[in-house]
Amino acid sequence: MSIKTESVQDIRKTLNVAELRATNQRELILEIIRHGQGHLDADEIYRRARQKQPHLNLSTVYRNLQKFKKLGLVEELHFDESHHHYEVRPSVEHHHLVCLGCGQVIEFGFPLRRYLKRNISEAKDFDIIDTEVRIAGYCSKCRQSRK
Amino acid sequence: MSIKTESVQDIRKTLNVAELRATNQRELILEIIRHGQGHLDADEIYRRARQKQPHLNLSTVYRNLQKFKKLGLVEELHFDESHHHYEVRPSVEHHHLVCLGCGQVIEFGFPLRRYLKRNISEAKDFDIIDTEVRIAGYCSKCRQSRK
DNA sequence: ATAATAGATGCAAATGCAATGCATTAGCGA
DNA sequence: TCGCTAATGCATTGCATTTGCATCTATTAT
Repeated sequence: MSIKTESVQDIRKTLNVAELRATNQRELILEIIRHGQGHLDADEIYRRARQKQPHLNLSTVYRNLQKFKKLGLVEELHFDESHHHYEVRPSVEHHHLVCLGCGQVIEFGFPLRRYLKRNISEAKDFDIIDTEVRIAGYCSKCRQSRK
Repeated sequence: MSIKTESVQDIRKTLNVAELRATNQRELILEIIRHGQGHLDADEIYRRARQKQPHLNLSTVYRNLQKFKKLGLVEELHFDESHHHYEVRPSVEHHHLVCLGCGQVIEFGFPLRRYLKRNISEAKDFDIIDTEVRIAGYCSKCRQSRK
């Protein structure tokens, strides 16, 4: 059994559990996000998907991203841009540094959620569903070339 | 000297320091943000401003928000919505809990910046310019009414 | 005070991202 | 295989924001 086949099975399984019909488009989109090394935006997913399914439509991408998000299969990231990025729901909490110079994204582990739930959540009697840290700045390379 | 006059002087001063021309529109917009108790969006600022200057244009609001943001006079907040909110640059760092039920925004103090600068910034050799924590969930009222 | 000029504004049109209505297609359970 | 309903493709729309351009105005130099 090839890795590829295995991966398709995984995807089907995920969709079944989520009670989503396993359409070709949906499978492809989820696969692209899973194998895409994180941080893809809708248009990039669309472009990659069309290489395999030229007829796939952008609105199908958007509709599925919304579904995946609601079901917790993927997470929506908000960098300093007017559009969103997506990644598979990570098992270990991490956040992102976004370089304002080159756009590069650096990940770092940081258990903010736990801290917030323990402190803020209680103090404010607030039930935290989702947290995200947005950090913008300059990586070492861009910092040097600006001098 | 009335409070109002004082406030106008303050605003003029701020604009001078920022090397921005003190136009009526610009003064009004900044005043609205300063006295607006935080979290206004572009359209709300626009609506309030037109009560005093009916001819003021929405693009003027947007252009000035961008200027103020770049100069650090105001901060752009990203809640779980497709548009942004603005508040005067706060002296003490705080972040926002946004209730997914009623939309209410609760502020809480939290020195994330300091922590990140000390830890992440060094480890990743990254110069942090801006940080923001986005937290969504349900306030006590909305939590109860969902049960 | 006046003129020159660079920046700011109003208006209309354009853009970018995302969502939607509707006719058609295709999973999936019976 | 049939029938139901979700999902898709396509075109269009919606919303927030941006931009080009002519006009106006706050500021600087005279």
